[in-house]
Amino acid sequence: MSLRYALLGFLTTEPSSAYRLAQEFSESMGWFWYASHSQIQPELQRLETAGLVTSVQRDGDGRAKRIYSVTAEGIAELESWLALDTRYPPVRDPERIRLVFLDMLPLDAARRHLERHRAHHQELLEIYLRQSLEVRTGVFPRLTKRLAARPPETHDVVIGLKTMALRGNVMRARTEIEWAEDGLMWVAEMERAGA
Amino acid sequence: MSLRYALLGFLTTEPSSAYRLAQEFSESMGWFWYASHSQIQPELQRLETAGLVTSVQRDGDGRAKRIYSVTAEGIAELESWLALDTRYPPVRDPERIRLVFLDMLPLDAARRHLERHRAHHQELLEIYLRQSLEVRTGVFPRLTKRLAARPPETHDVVIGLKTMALRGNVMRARTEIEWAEDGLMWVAEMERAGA
DNA sequence: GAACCCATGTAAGTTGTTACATGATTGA
DNA sequence: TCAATCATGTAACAACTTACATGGGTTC
Repeated sequence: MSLRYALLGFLTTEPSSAYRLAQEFSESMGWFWYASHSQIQPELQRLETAGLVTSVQRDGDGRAKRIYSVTAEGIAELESWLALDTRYPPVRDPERIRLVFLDMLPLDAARRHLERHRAHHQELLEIYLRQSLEVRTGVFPRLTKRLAARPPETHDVVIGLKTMALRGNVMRARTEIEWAEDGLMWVAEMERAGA
Repeated sequence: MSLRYALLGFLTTEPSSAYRLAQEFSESMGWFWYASHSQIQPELQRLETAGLVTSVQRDGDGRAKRIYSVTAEGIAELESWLALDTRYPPVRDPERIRLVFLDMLPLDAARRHLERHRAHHQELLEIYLRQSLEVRTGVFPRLTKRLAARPPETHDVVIGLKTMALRGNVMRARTEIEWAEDGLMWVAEMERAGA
């Protein structure tokens, strides 16, 4: 149930439309918590029913646009969630569970999987590093907006927490890459030994 | 949809009951892919309907027990899944998404969360290290059973893959602990600067 | 006989995915 | 004019969680 709070949190930075939110959840936000358009849409409606957000229709420029804003109750709800202990979901790792049974296929299959794993996390790493650079140089759009929305004395904390969250992603991606490379070395050794 | 294949994979090691499988998925297996009893139960029934497993009722000793075994079709199905490219699910990180919005609460909340995060992964790390030791010393029960079920020339691969999967978990846990500790240092610095 | 483990199963609800449906605007 | 993007919404399904329901066996 983090989606509802991710939406509330987002809306404390700036009011936004469902479409725009879906875009953000496929981009920057999505690197911490992804959600699709068809999940965001009904959730916003539920939040409005619950009185945690309000919306206004803006159709002056032809395109109909519904802009959602967080209410005072919404902020209170978000803050009490923020204080709660995180409930860690159980581990579900689609790559490692495959690996455990990959002794049923020739070693080559394991190498292919590890190469893909490395490539996947390499891609993620590049995105995270680009974002980190944007945060450091102050051109990350979501961050500058949030700074504008939060009191100046909190700016160090706003930047620090964002940096920390991103560094976590960078560290995780690097660990996965390192792990895949260890694995590839092991595969190479096994093949040398087997030949 | 990894659950169905995790079940098939497990059953290639040895035939088992739903109850026993649920236990394993809460223990060793669960550190790669967790599933609850109430999810395993109907999935086994579906697998049987699909002809990928068969079951026999054993109620000689009073307690009724239904033992599931994988069929030849089940093995074929598992092998073709093993060869498929892994579809990585989108990122959903309940701790980091919280952190991003934690600038709305006093810094102390961030420290509490990071301490819990460290403790959580510390616990996982201890479990993983204990399992690694069991694998190295050859007393890990699932592994010895699997070795017995697989041809001798594959034993190095069986052990190697299991070790690799476990090392991935160890590395991940260590990374999360390191990250939390970095974060705690930052929090301490901020508080010193703020005071 | 109470508490706990073994053992099977069901049901209701939440969360998330994939696909469908519609229509206006912008730019090549 | 065709494709892409902006924009809102729905529906069917799959995956997962929490809670319920039942009963035998073991141990204190």
